[in-house]
Amino acid sequence: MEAAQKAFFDTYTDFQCFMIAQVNKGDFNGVGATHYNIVEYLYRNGPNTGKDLARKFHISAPAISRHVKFLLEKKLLAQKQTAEDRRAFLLEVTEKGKQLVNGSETQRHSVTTRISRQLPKKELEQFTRMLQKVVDILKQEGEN
Amino acid sequence: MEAAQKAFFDTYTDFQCFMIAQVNKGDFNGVGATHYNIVEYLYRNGPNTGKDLARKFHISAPAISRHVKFLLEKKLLAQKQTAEDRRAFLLEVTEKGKQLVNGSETQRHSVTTRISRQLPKKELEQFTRMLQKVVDILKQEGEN
DNA sequence: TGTGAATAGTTAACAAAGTTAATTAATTTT
DNA sequence: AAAATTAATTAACTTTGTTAACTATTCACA
Repeated sequence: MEAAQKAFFDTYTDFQCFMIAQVNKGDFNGVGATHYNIVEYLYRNGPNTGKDLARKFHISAPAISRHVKFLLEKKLLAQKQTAEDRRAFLLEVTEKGKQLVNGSETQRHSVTTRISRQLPKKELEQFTRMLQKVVDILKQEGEN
Repeated sequence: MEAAQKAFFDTYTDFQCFMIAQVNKGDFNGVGATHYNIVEYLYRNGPNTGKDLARKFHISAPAISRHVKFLLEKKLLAQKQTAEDRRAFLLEVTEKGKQLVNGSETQRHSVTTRISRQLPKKELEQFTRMLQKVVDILKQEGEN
């Protein structure tokens, strides 16, 4: 492996280790990371069915089903049967759910805030641009 | 939230979504992602103790203990008690373990290769430097 | 030098969150 | 109308993390 690529690989590995460790720690009074992500997604993208969520988050229907059940019990989501297909339910975020999203200091918030504080603004902007480029590359191939 | 920080937050969120979806898919004939990461880490960085691994991967000692037990059974690692401290064991990668690492195209490999190919070398180096800085920031606070 | 505190690792019991297989009810296809 | 497909659920299981309690060893120091 070429030197620049090796250096990148090592750093990326380090970063990934951190992220993995980090990502599974989002827990707001018993609302886990995936729970939260579902609520946030529905908040930002409007009502969707369970099937949609499974596709979006790349997890199985039963996994979504359990998450949704939990979120309904917590009154963070509400569901209503669709008229066109009575098997399907549109899930939408309740007021309480919206408050959760608005009030939550996620790890993502805390991490990005920490980084924003410690990098000079110019560098932060540059890093953001480059990270965006990387995300674009990753998405490109994700489409296949 | 300030504009530069908001832009960073959004991009980071995007990136994190991608990572979460990808990260847990590494499984080579029953050797899970964390198993593999441990073997690779020891291969690239030389023998380390369980304690070191727990620190490196940000997971608890018992979790490491179980992973190591599995990897010893699979003969991917070998251990030897250290002379200086008879509580501690140095873990090192066996030939079989090295073969696993050399023969595996991990997610991380494929991702970093894709990025390396599509970014001009100079940009890749720059991105690596900045990502390293970010990792350092994250590590700093991890120490508290 | 002996003792109490700290440390490396393990075991046990548990929790969270994913999986597949099977079931139900509704819809679509033939 | 019957057969196949689909959205959602339930049940049983797996993986992989956690904390608490334990053993064996080492360290600090009165």
